[in-house]
Amino acid sequence: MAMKTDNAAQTEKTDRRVGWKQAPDDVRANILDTAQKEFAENGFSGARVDAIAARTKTSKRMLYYYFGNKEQLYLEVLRASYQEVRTAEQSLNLETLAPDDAMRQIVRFTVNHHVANPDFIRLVMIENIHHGRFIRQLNEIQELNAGAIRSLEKIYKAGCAAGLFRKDIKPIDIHWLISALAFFSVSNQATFGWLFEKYLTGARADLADSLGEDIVLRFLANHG
Amino acid sequence: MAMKTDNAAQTEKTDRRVGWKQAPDDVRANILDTAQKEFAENGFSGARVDAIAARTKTSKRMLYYYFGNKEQLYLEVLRASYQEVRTAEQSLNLETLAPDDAMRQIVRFTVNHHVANPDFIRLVMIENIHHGRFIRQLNEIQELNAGAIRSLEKIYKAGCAAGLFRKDIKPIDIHWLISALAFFSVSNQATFGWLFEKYLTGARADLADSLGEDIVLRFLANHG
DNA sequence: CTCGTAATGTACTAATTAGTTAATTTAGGA
DNA sequence: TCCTAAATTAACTAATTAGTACATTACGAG
Repeated sequence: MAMKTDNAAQTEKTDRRVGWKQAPDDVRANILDTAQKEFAENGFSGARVDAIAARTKTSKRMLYYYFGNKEQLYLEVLRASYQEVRTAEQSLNLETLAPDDAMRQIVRFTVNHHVANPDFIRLVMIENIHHGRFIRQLNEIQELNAGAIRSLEKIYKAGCAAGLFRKDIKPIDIHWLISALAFFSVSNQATFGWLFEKYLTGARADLADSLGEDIVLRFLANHG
Repeated sequence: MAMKTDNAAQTEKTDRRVGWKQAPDDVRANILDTAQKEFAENGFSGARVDAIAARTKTSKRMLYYYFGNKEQLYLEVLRASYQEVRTAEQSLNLETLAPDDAMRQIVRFTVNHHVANPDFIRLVMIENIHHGRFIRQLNEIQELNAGAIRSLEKIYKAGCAAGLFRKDIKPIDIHWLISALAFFSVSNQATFGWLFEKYLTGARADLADSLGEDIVLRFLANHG
């Protein structure tokens, strides 16, 4: 769970300080980790700086020492969370698969990943509540996501060439669809699950899982 | 915009009080309306009672007089918002249409409706952030939504009988899919729109609009 | 060994915020 | 017309909360 920190201003100093009892790197990571949980659980205004401090190994003073203020701490949490997620995405190896199998794999991976990382989903929800005011300050993130589109495009084009997929779709729309299905299945679990509880037998995630692949592949299929 | 109030304890008293300068019904409605905007914009903890009061025609004291406290006011806002939305849904007349056209109509209506009511979407997002803690206290809402499933089921069964739709789908899954597409297109506009801004030409809503119908009908189609 | 600086703990403050107190006005029925 | 209860106002309070001042400790360079 502890996430590696690589804040530019900090590293070259801390690297030299081997064997300290005072461990700024660990303290920083510990604060970030705790803050992520608090922000994901309660939102930006709902999160309490004191609550974060209380759950860290250190004090509130350190939180301000390392991150300046609540907003900057939140920004660092957001940055770290996105980085973690997109790194995981790149570990997927789809080169050897047939285009339709690869597409299935992407859907399955995305749903599973979202289900396994509800805190990340919650942070994205919170961002949207804030009209993306914070994420807009993190330009690096925009580039991380371009990679996802490129690899999707490769698979889509291969599928078109193989006659498996229809040719009138934009890769971004495929990505949009997969995101919508995977995201919604986690983000709206509380309300949807409760509103329609008598219609839902198993767990909410399963529904979007096998269903998700079906929806995406029928959307892309070259028949009809 | 002003929404009709029908709080049991209040009505029989206020109905008799015709011609007052003091208009408790209007004041109540005015508070609810203002509160909805503030809660939808800032969430439960982000919303400020003082901010609501300031934008009302009346004072903060009245807000407590009519609603007790912040949480109960929020609950009333949530109840009123859901009621408003589901009422609109029932105005749709689909009996005369062919099943596939009716289904298309539902998708189109749902997307348009969500796009036109971002404050409602935001309230649902906020509920989910709170794990549905508040909505769970409003049992009436659960029943409102059962109607949506029933009318969808009718259309689906007609489509199956006419050989248009495959027969292995549960109506709740169709509803889930339509909700996911319509909801996501509004709820994640800020982050998705910004992350992929270079891939997106037109407005975000249009994408899910024609696309939405396509996705749902291909999912249901009886070919392949 | 001692001096300077980064790291840390304790105790505080100023501002905000949900909620209240107590007095005042409005209107309709007796 | 006067009495009662609902409706309203303005000023207040207690608690919470982000952020800080200041003293102290750990370390490593010289």
